[in-house]
Amino acid sequence: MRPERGRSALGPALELVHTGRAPTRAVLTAELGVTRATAGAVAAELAALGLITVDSRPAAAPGHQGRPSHGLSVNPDGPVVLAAQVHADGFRAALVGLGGHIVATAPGCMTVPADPAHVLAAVVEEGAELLRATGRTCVGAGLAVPSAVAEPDGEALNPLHLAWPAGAPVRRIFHECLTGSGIEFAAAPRAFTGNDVNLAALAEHRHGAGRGSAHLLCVATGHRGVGGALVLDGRLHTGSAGLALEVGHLTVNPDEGLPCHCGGRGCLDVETDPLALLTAAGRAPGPEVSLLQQARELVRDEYADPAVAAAVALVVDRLGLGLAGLVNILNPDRIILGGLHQVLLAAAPERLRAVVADRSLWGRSGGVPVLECTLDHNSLVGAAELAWQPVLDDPLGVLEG
Amino acid sequence: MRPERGRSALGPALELVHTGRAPTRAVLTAELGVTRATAGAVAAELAALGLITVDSRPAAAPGHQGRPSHGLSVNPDGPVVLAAQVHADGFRAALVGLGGHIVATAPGCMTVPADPAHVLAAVVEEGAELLRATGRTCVGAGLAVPSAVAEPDGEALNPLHLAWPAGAPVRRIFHECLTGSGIEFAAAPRAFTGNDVNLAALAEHRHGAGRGSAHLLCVATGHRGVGGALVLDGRLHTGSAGLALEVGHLTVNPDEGLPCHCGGRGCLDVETDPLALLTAAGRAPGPEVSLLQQARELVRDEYADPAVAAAVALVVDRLGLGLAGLVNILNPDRIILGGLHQVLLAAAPERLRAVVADRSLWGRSGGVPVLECTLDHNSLVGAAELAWQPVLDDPLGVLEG
DNA sequence: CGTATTTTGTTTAGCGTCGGCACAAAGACA
DNA sequence: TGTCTTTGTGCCGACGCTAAACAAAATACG
Repeated sequence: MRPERGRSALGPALELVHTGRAPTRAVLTAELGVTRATAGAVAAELAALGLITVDSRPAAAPGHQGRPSHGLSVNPDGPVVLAAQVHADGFRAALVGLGGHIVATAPGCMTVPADPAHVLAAVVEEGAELLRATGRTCVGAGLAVPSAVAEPDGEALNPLHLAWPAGAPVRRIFHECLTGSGIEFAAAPRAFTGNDVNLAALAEHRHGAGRGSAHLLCVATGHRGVGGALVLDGRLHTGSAGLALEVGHLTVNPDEGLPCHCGGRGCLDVETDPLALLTAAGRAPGPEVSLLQQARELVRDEYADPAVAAAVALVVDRLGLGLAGLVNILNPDRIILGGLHQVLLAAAPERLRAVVADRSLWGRSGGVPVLECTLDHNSLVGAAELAWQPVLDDPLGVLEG
Repeated sequence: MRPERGRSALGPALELVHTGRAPTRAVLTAELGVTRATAGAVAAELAALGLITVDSRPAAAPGHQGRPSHGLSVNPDGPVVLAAQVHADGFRAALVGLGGHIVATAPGCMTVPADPAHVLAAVVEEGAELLRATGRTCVGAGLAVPSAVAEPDGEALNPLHLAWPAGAPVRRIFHECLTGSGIEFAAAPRAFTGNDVNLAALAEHRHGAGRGSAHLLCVATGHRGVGGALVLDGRLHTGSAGLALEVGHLTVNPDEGLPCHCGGRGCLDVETDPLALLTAAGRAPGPEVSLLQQARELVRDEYADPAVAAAVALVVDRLGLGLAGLVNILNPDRIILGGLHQVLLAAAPERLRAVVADRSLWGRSGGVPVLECTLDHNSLVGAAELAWQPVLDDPLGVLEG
């Protein structure tokens, strides 16, 4: 007779194990603020659901007297979610377990047709193949797209780099593909969609450089354009209509800025993206590889060239000004940079941090740490987080109710 | 034998009555999502604590069959909090009951010495006098200051208009004045401090134009400088160090902007404050009354003058550009304007709303409503909200535990 | 005018979740 | 080997709620 205790503490406990903050039952007890009896029952319940594993043999910690605690970990053979990412160059599908662990990856595809229904059907087909091959059970699906996403149908509001129609109800289409795919879900099929930078921020918050942050700001450049994301107290802040953190049009070069399609001049978007760096360095962009790739290689291979270093310094100054503006508005406790911005930070960390500190108003918040992303495929893992969320909120409700 | 039920639903229930969202026990039942039995017990408990009153005679609603429900309201003779506001021209103290009702107001003072300890001692003295005169019991105290406020001692980080030392631990001083004042508190004396615009936003969210908003942005100009505030899901967002929404240094006039002390040019601060309007209208500011007062009277009395109308249009355009920038970052579902910005909105509502819509990225969020503040003394009421919060979170814990 | 219907409030019984406590287990330290 | 410290488990009760039945107060309808 399984203990029926701990229903309401079940979700928080699973989240603690999922994010690696509860390596043993003892710290689980402390983190939950409950008695050992409750924590033990909760862990047993989660283990019975197949979500976590409790070590049979306790691991003795050195320099620690008293009875050693049994280790807790995410069940490596447990259920998975289907995670996918669509970007300008193609798409990628994977199965992701708890803990943000990528279990299996599909080869993906390098061309994205204009019709979202065809792309998502292909994504789901690859996911179904992965599920067949691995025999895992699936509890949900998440999709990252390079666009702001609105309620209630997951409309992609500005899929500028995909040649998709603006406003395409991506989540609804994704959901329809899933129901028609023959994939068996543990519960009803749940489809989620989010902006890629938002999801990258969520993944970094749970498993990467953003761990423990209460006010996490993430800014990233992909191939063109700048995206931002804010994770407040562990929850993604997408604004009232999914349009928050559209930070690309902060003015960062008022004097001699390039014109921007938004009508302004000197926007963060056109001043700090890969094309801006290449132009500043006097390089003409080639057609072979992506602009991001060209810019990344320029910094990696030719930073010794004074013209390249000057271009990096220029773009870093613009980026710093934009980040300082965001610091004044959002007052984050940590900033994480991805894409080209991550490359720029790696190339000139002191300069970027100094600009952010100098141009944000109060020195105290100017001391905000600016870090690089540390997670591979963070948008993909973030899409998985979205799909895991109902399980984290109410494990019993999803897997049994 | 009082029913001991409803302890955990007590706080949410009190908040519903406090904000006017639960006029009867029937809607309280629906809003809480509990059974009638629980709602009835909770209401009885709150009434026994002296916080709310239950009408003895039910009020029959027209065109509504079935047994009429008993009305719920905040107890007008219940406990109060001491609320105070300090600004450039003096301070004000008041007693505020639940529901944001101002019970009594002190005459206040029109000069603010440089020493915060003396000001707060005077504030507390006036509060003690009010409590003596009214015989009310006091459950806490809140203070609004024109500065960002940090943890853990309520440090005023930038009290630019008070000639106070930056970083003065205002909440700690306030707390010491309260403990030394002889005021008897229902629980241990609790002192809270917040930024005036933040608190105005909180008050408007609970009792004014911001009711029901989940992503409320508030922007206001006082005598000099611009302040912003964000209320997310009913909670004030002050950032990781109390420095969020320092929106005064968004660039809104890149081409020919005035220099700003922040080092930039054309900041919202110097382009949309009272002095900016007076200057744009070609008026030299006089020394008699405050700049805000002069600007307000200019718009009220001389809007027929084409030069004044042109100045209003100019400043409205700058303000609209700044608000559009904030919309792109925060994606609020409502914007509330106070101070001079409220006057500008009243003078040229179509123009301001059009600029916000045009310059924010996606038309859908460009349709965000822009409204005026509707509450008198909203900073004062917001300071009271801060002091009420522990009671709203756990009524029993504060008043009995 | 009396009865049915609708909606609200109260009483009682019971259930689920968690805390408190006692006890057992497993290693560290002397 | 014995004591101390920390961890895990079983049992009981408290607490906070739901469910269900009953009572009350109005409208709707014949």
